Amino acid sequence: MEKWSAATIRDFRKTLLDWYDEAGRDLPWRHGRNPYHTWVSEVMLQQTQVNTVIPYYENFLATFPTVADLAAADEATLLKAWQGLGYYSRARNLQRAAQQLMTDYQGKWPRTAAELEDLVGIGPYTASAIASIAFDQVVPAVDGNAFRVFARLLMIEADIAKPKTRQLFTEIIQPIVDPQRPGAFNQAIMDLGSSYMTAKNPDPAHSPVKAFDASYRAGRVLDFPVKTKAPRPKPMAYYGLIVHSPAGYLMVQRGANEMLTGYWSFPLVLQTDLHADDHQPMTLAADIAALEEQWRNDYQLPLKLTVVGGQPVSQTYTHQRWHVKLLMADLPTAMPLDFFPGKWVPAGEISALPLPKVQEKMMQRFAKQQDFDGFREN
DNA sequence: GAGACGTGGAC
DNA sequence: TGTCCAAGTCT
Repeated sequence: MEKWSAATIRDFRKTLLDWYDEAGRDLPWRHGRNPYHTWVSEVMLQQTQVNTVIPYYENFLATFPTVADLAAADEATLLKAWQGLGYYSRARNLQRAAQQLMTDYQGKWPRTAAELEDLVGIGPYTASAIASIAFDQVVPAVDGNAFRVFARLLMIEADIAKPKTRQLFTEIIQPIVDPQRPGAFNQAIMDLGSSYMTAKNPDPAHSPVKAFDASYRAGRVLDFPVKTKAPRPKPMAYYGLIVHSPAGYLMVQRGANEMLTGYWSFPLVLQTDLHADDHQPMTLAADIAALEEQWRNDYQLPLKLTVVGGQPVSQTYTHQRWHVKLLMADLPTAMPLDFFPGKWVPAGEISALPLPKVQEKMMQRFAKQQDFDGFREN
């Protein structure tokens, strides 16, 4: 691994910041220095690309202009504003932190990374980003870009998938951060990481910091950063139940102990739960019979399930891969939902609910198979 | 410390 | 199509 002299560090700062001042991106959250704006953008940008974030950011600030507005927002409005962005606990934590700010901090922002980390959803990266960008604290914001950029520049061999590696990078980058413009320095590293020093298709030959790039000199750019591979998503087979009555479609809100918390979908039943007792592989007909019996017994809902044609709806998450087979039933009367944890939703009102992507796919698949009038009229 | 946690883009 | 990647945090 390379080590830089004090002179090299000064040279690097100037080269980087000159480039940033000339070629840095003009992004909505880079206008002004409002810590709320910086915070919202940084949380949205966690594991999410800039182009995806921009429209969400604009809409979010229009909907919740201040920390106080966010703290007071109702959950459905919040989840709707986040719909499609993914990692939905970010939205929930954002609001909890806003409430923390209003109640525990009297609406006044803490100005250091260490204090910012006490807010829910703000980890070491986001705390440093806010502290440097909004409050000029001289700390490195160590995100995926910083890992990749400095791993290449200095040929750091540590595995960035290991949590412990963050400390090493923080210590290495800390003395390099420009003490006059720490926020610009950190954002310049991010711009570098998303242009000349991308993960898959870097262009190190034309990078403004080519002269500082040890991995380029060694012809080993793509050997850095070192990162162990993530496990494959686990396949999960579900039945998606489209239950219609004169009152609309049966919808359920996902609970706090499952993913997609707070979002609404058609009822989903894990196939393996249908025959938890006997581990026999079941036929589709047997699964349908088991589902009908279960719903009659547990919920007093006498379903007659039929298969919705087409391939199963598939949805890949970071750690799970869902295959959802759709079944439908039409109840002649709106059965009371005394035993079922859900509600009837008229077709025209479904889209007003916060919905995860898999629900939108289920509705599309269903609509393709059905006369969609049923959706519109009810 | 390993696994949970969403979605869309790039190849 | 499959696989990896994108401004991480929480448990």
